[in-house]
Amino acid sequence: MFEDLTKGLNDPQREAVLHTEGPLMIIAGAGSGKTRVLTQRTAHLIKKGINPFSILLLTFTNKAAGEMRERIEKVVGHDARAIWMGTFHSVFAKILRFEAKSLGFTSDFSIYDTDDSKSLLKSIIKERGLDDKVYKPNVVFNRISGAKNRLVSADAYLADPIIQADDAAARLPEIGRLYKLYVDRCFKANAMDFDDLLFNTNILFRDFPDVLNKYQHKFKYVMVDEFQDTNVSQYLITRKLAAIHENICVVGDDAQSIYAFRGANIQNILNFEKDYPGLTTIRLEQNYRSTKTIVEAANSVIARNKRQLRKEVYTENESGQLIEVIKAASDVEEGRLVATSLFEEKLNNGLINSDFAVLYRTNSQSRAFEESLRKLNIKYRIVGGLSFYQRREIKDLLAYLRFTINQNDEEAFKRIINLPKRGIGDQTVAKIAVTAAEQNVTVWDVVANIQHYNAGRSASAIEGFSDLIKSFKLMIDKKDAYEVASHVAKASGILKELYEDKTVEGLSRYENVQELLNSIKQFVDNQDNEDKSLGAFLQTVSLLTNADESDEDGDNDRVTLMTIHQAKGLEYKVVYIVGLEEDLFPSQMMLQSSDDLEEERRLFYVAITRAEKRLYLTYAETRYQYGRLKPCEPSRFMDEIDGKYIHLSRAAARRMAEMQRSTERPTPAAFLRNVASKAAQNGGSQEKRTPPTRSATPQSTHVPSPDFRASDPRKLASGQRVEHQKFGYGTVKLISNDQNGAKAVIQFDNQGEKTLLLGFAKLRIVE
DNA sequence: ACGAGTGCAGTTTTT
DNA sequence: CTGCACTCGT
Repeated sequence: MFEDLTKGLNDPQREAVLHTEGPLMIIAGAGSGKTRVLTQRTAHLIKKGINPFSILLLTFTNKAAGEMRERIEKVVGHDARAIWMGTFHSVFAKILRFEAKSLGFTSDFSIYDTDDSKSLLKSIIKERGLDDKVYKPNVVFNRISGAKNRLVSADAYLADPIIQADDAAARLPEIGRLYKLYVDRCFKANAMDFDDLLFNTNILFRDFPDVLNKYQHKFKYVMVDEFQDTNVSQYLITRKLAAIHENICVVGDDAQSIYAFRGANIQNILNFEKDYPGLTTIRLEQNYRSTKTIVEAANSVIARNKRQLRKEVYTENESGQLIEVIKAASDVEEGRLVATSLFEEKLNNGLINSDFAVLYRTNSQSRAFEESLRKLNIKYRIVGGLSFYQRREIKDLLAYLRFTINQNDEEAFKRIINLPKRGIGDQTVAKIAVTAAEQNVTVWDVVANIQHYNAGRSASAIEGFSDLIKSFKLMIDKKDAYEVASHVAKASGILKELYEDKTVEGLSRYENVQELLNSIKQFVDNQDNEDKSLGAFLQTVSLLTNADESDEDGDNDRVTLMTIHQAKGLEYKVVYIVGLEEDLFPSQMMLQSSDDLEEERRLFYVAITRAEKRLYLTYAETRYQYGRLKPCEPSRFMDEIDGKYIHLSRAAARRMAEMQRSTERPTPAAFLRNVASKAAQNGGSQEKRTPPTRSATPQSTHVPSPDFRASDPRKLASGQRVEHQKFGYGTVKLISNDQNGAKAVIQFDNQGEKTLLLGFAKLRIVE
């Protein structure tokens, strides 16, 4: 009967599809056909006669949900639309809208993004008279977020002696108080942040058993994709929901857990067996995606991790080619070598742009690749970076819309009260806030009734603003989201201001706003959306992610540039993992803050297993950081990967050979370090010659740092001599000071021409 | 109230 | 190099 659904599946895959009753854990190795199993399993449930309304499928991105829905729809047709599907955040935001009243929110509550949260925290920190350089909003936010993800409330936070001792030791004893104030302010603003969506769902289910009961009966089948990346808060929600039927199916791979930094708990997957004694565990260990070389190389990397479930990923695919290592002199050269290699791959193997991905650890690494790809006329797209919805002009318009819906939204208010400039300055805003606090009313109450207060010069401007918002409010029940939004864009003056800005930037801002309006139009025209109100649009828009952004229509044949985190779940024929340098990947931050090399290694594992046919690993010997060139060492990951799967690219091998021919010659990195230490000595002696003006403060004692940035030639004594040194494949010259500072020239043997900036100095690469 | 000019700190990954 | 916060003059 279900043969059509399980055709072509291997045994464990078939078992996973057909096992529908009772708790099930699917440990799915990379490339083991996990998504296929999940879609077939869901289709199977529906074909069995299960009401799609009673199936809940939680995915990692909304895009993944959309794609999965499409695939299910192909099997079961229209029924697929009724499945509850989406990210934890979007699904439970929806439920919280329904149940908002129970928690004292209204269904119009705003969702604060990370910027809103940090900005609110900053206000609170300042209001309390604390120094925001000590209480950095970033740090405070992370502490609060971490607590929420562990379901520690503000009161529990303050009452916990261990946490308090921690904060005291970090000399940040006020964090608990700030947490409490922050929660209060969010509540007053009728707003929830990302973590609240999960935290409050837990509260809702804890304090309102009848509500919980309703959803427990509704969702007879619960599935969680990417289970290894759920946090405690998310896990508890699913466990509660599945408590009656216990038809809970989680799919994950502990080796691919890469979101510990945001509270994901690998322990969830390890504890699942304890929580469900009757658990069936199915392992999908056959990889269908990658060549044997790639699978085994990935295994050799992950094998170094101690904390992991036993699992053996194998493949019956062919061995394929060895992994190539490309070594570049600088990040710019890295970009060029990757682009060239990509070009050759295309040519030799008949591949198209969309077969390729360039994966990096940090978003800022994308630039070199953009430039080099552009030079070779290879189309690319960048995933992430500054997301569309994070752009200033977009956030501005959205703030107007948010405030129109929810006048308690303090962060939206701060954004728009004087935008465009209407003569309401900081002083006035502060006065309004104080008045509101004194009268124990909201800011909007003051603004809307400004005639009753003594507002001085700004009175008419404030009244103008309040009339504007009032006129918007009148529209929201009568008009659809698009009509309201386009009216707001015009009447607020946002569109006009951008239109009058004739700079390139202003033009693109104007286009972005138009694009936002277009997307609202699409939302309204979409037959699937029953509720076409502005409020309905806002709730979907706040939870969109980078990965959800619509692929630009038209030319989809593009090379993909993205961080490894965003590559999760994707696959490409050819993958370049770039920037494999110590402190960059593995990230210095990660190792300092949590000492978690294992998570970085899992990240490397994820990156490797994205590749189907061919994998390149690249690193540079020097790299720009804060506009300065700094020497880099190859990453420890280069040593950790089993050497028998690797060989050097021809270009790299040639260069290595040249370098060996001149063994005494240092690498460019070593030379720059040498220059650095000399400069540091110079700077140091100069520092000492300067007579201490006041007293010998500790700051004035310059400690020469081995770091290259110490070689800032503005600190060099004038008359610095020209130095040059031969290295493997070129010459570096450091030329004496002129008015512009020192100049370094690297002359490569036998290559083209480029100019680099060495922070203080021009580093001219003559190729 | 607001623009221009200066100085300083910061950069991991994301729902 | 960038973004921001702060100062100063209008």
